[in-house]
This record gives sequence, structure tokens and C-alpha cells, in this order.
Amino acid sequence: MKNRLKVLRAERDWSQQDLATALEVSRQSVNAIETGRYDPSLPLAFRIADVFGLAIEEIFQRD
Amino acid sequence: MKNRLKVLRAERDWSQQDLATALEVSRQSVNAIETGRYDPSLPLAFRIADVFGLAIEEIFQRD
DNA sequence: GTGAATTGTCAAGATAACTTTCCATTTTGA
DNA sequence: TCAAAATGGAAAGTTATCTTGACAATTCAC
Repeated sequence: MKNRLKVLRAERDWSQQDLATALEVSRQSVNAIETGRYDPSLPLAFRIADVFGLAIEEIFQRD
Repeated sequence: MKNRLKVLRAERDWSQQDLATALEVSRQSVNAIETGRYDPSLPLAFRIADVFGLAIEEIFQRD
């Protein structure tokens, strides 16, 4: 899956740590997802969508 | 997470095996997801949404 | 230009998502 | 009614997701 996390973070001027804190996951998890090393679980994808106020499909797309 | 798989299958008169075949996963995976034993991965959630022609959020909700 | 913050990544370990095989129970239909 | 199909779930194994801790490289602010 591809994702728009880096851009969405940049728009809000959030560090990976800021996002990790908001999501209650480790910074390494945010980095791994953002750089495409692995996909988030579905519950985490929902939390990410919530944090950005977007639908999952607006953040994640198949590659 | 809760999900509407059982109803969506019933609307289409699909067995768990029918859905599993369409998704290219085992029938036990469909059963486990449907009965809430575990959540699908994000890629599988996307495939499920595709198969039903719905958004992920229309199929899965937090519980 | 130096120090702090940010980012990328690795390693090792835990837990969750999936597989195949198998069996018991329930539902369906002729 | 009785067989076939469908469902629910256990066990054991693999892979993916996530953790903490660490370290190097890059970017940022003064």
C-alpha cells in the first residue's frame, strides 16, 4: 500500500513523534508505515484516519 | 472492530467459502474475521471493500 | 558551526493475522 | 429423514505488525 502520511504530517507541521504520540504507537511504527516497510493494522488505520479527519481511502491506496 | 460481513454475504447469497475464494484467503480467515476473532490486515480490508463495492468504513466500525 | 531535533534503520522480542488440517454442530433441501 | 453443505472453532505453524533500545545521518535554530 502507498500512503500520504508524509504530506499530511507536513501540512500540519507534525514530526513523526508528534503523530506517534497522537496515535499511541512508537515513532518507529510511524516511520515504518510512512516509508512503506509495512502496512498498519486495520484498527491503527482507523486511528490514523481519525487523527487526520479523513477516510482511510484518502490516506492509503494500493500500490 | 465490528463488521457487516455476515449481512453483506447474505444479501448476495454467498457462503463463507464463496467470499474466501473471491478474496483469495482461507474460509477460516473469513469465519474468524466475520465472528470477530481477529481483524483483517489493511490490504485484506481493501480487498473486502472492493469485493462488496463499498468503503472500508461502510463495512468495518470500531466496537 | 555547534547542539538539538528529526529521520531512517537495525536488532530482538511479543503479539496479531494468516495458513492448513481437522472435527463437531447447525442448516438446508430433496 | 438423511445426506450434503455450511458454519464455528481448535491446534500448530508461518509471516506481519508492533514494541523498546540503540545508533548514524540529516536538518534546524541560534
